[in-house]
Amino acid sequence: MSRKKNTLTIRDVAEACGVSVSTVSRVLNDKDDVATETYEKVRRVIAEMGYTSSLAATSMRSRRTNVIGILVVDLGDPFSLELFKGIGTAIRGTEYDLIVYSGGRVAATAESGWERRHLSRLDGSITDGVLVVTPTTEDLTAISPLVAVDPHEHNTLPAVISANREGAIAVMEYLIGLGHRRIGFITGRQGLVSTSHRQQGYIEALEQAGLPVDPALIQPGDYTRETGFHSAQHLLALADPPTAIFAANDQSALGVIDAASEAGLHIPEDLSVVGFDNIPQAMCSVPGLTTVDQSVSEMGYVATTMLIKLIQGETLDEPLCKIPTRLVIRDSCRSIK
Amino acid sequence: MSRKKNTLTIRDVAEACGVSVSTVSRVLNDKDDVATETYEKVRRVIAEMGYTSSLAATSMRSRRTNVIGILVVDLGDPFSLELFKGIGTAIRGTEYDLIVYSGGRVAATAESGWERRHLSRLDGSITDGVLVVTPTTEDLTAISPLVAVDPHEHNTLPAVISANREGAIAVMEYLIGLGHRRIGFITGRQGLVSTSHRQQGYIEALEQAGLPVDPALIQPGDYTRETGFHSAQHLLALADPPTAIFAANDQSALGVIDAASEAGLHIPEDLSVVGFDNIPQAMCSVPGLTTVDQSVSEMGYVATTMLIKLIQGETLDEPLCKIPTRLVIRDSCRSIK
DNA sequence: GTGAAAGCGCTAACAC
DNA sequence: GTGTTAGCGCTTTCAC
Repeated sequence: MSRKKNTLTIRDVAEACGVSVSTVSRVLNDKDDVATETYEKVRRVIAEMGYTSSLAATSMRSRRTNVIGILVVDLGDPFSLELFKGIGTAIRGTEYDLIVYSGGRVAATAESGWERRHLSRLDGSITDGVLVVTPTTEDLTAISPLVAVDPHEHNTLPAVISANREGAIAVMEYLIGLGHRRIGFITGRQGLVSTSHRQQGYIEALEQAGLPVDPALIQPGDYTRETGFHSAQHLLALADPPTAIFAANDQSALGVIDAASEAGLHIPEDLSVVGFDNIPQAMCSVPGLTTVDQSVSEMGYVATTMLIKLIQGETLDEPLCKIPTRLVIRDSCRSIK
Repeated sequence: MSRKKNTLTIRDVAEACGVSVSTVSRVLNDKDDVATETYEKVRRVIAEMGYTSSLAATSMRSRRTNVIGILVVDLGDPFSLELFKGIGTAIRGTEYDLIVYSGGRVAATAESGWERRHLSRLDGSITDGVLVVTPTTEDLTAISPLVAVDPHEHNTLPAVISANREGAIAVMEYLIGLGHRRIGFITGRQGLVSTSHRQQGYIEALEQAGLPVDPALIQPGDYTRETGFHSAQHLLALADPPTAIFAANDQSALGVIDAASEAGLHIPEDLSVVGFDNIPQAMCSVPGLTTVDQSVSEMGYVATTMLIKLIQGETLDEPLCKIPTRLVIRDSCRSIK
């Protein structure tokens, strides 16, 4: 019927107050050159009308929106969800709002830099700064501050990572200490720094212990249960199969357990299984599994803190922040001494 | 040095192509009145430059953004997180992107309709439609489609709810069947439809069984562990304490267990405890607890599906969608027959 | 202290 | 088919 949009605009407020839009804008942004009287009147009318400025319009015109963006491939992915907890905590009580941006069309964008697409949609307009979760591209240029969580291998951006290498070494020292000599490894998703650091730790620990690095024992993974399953089947089918398998994350570890149980093996009696874990105690209901707790929510917390610092013009004393991991042993792995 | 913002705009693309901005805009929006030749050239340049239109600008000018908004009080809240799983699944493979909007300043906004503020920031500009999670205000007017998840009591909007009443009745029938006559109840957060429906089920089941409804047995809760703890202490300190406590959600149930263990009671031997649960199996590691699984992620899935229908102009056959719940008994509650 | 006017990046008439 | 032009709602000079 009417072509009028029933959204309240700054004009509506201005007219209701009998002042100009610029005055209302000044009030909105708490500029100090507004008469107290005018200021209060405008504030009152704003409250009465329930007006809120449109994010889109504000974004276009001003540099500052007080909104932090979080870019994730897939809302609902356990890693992201755990991260949100820490991010939520970090944001609570600050003046920032939060926007999590995630795309449908995963298939279409998965390979071709979703983060770049998403970034350019938000950066420089809607958000004051951006947190990118597990980006797969190495070159991400933003005009506003950016912090990466578990970034690409060749990352040069401010970032937060887990102590992946150290965690992997702890796992290996534990297994080697129990007498294991042939330890299988299932890698993470290619391109991520977490993946290469974990593998590095695996190899370093072997070398440190004077054990051979057998390429056949290193199978590719991508942080999914299915791939973990197939890689584990591969490992278990070897002529000289490993006595322990170290999976780069919780999902792959579950895949390993699937494969083991299909092969009639019991955990941890017949096969020792260790996996990195995104969520504290998420894997505690899986009997026999040993895990490395990554404190993912802390990564989220720290990353957000870093980003806020950057947005506020401060410099980071340490652009690459490493969050400690912790080996969690519930049922001890098999000793084969 | 330069005052130029290094963001790529539609103008840059237009100049690089030697066409006007409107032509580029037409290509971007796949209008059919562009010469194939021009179309392809522009597409190629766009791909080469890695241009993506700014969400803010697009939002301001056009009705359609292909973005769905999700409004939550607090990112990181377990209910929201579980919801995200379903939403993520629903969105996957569609043409829609997702924006989750959440505010810092919770304290400031908690009482005074955060959802209205957030809504007006996004609605009518950035998003094509919005999902509001547990709104506390009854009147939410949006110019674009809106679906509420676990809405306010006096809700008239399209919404998704759990079968709260039925779930509560199932709990009560189970407990009454075991011989319980005095069953405590800890309510949910006031104002939500889930809260009143659960309480309704509690009362109905008592009446159905011909048992008295003792107001002293109904204690207020707000879905937090702390309040659950205090309310449970209250119940346990009664002259004639309940033999079973039914808590309106998982957190309150944990509070009940805290109170019970502080009172030296064992679950379920000394006290039967049942709680609604947001996350499948989240409470499975809590021994003795019986839960009602709410299928929260399914709520997210269904709500998203409904919203997409609305955005696409379809009408819903059922504006209020009720998701079944399921009583999950691990350790049987105490029988006091 | 306040208003008028320009313009952010984009889309949608309307010309040609 | 394509360019020109007028805004969307807001912030920000620059006058007064």
